Amino acid sequence: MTFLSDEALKDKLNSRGYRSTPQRQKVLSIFIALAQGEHLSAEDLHRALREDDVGDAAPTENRISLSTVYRTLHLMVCMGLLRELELAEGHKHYELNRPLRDHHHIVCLHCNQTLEFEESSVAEIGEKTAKEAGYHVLDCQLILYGICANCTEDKKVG
Amino acid sequence: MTFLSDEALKDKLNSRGYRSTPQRQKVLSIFIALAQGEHLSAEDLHRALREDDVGDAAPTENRISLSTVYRTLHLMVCMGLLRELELAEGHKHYELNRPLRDHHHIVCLHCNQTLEFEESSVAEIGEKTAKEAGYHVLDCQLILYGICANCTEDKKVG
DNA sequence: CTTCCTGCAAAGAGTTTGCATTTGT
DNA sequence: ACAAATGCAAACTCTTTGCAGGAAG
Repeated sequence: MTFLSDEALKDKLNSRGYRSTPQRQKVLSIFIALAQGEHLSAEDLHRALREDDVGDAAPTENRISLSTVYRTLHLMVCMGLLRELELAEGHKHYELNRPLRDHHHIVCLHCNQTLEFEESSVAEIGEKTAKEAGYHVLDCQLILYGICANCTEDKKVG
Repeated sequence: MTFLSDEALKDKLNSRGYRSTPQRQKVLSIFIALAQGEHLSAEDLHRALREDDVGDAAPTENRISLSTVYRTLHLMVCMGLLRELELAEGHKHYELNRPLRDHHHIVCLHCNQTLEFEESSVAEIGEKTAKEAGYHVLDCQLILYGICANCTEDKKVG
């Protein structure tokens, strides 16, 4: 748990008038346990929370409703803890908003395949611009849309 | 109509086995008439099509259903004619995909205010990466999420 | 004259909201 | 105690889809 402890989360929440709850801790811990590059939809997260629950001591406790999942995701995006990704599957995905925002996405408009890549100079350029405009930057996303090599053979696209 | 004539659209469609229809021409013409930087949701476009219709000679003709609007938008994104923007309002926006993809967005996560900025080096970096991965790039979007100057005063965010 | 496109209406997915209850501070 | 968060269920918005009639190549 190198990213944010329960106490640090609590402080961050309390300083804004929000409260620390087991649900919020659980949600964050799921994201922290995720491999770099993985991202979850609201449904994915909901499922992960239930599965995580099975092995625990208190099985029927700590159940989180889908509403709370959505509310928590929104809160954590606004606090800068998570980043919201709109790729191509018709619903949003979320992942930890790691300090260095240098990982971006390429999406195939035809088969929805997603590729990640690292690129730090983009974030620098973007943040500079945003700060000049008076924004406090929480996330910086470069998304490329195109047709992947496999799909390029299909003449109807591109 | 400096961007794409009806004939050019027809060729582009036919070469892929699609057909040129009055609806598709109309949709594209709406986007061409749009000021640089403006973007429309599916509903916006549907409304614009109806309003545009009022002044015309054949009022009851050329009505386009919302289904067709959605189908046309999707088609034109996949063909690289339009770009799909996912900003913050909970629904997608569309604009002409102009040859130089050097205009990007900053969104306030609190009030949804959107700011545009020009930046060409980002597109260069991104396209280089994508091409190396074998992608045929159709769009390149840099989106920054943050809290705008006005909202920063609200202690609950940021 | 065949294939593709459209409009309609209905369905679908993902997300949000109101309200009573529970919980953190 | 008081305000904030949760769970449930219902509502809501945006978007997609099946099908019959109509239009383009």
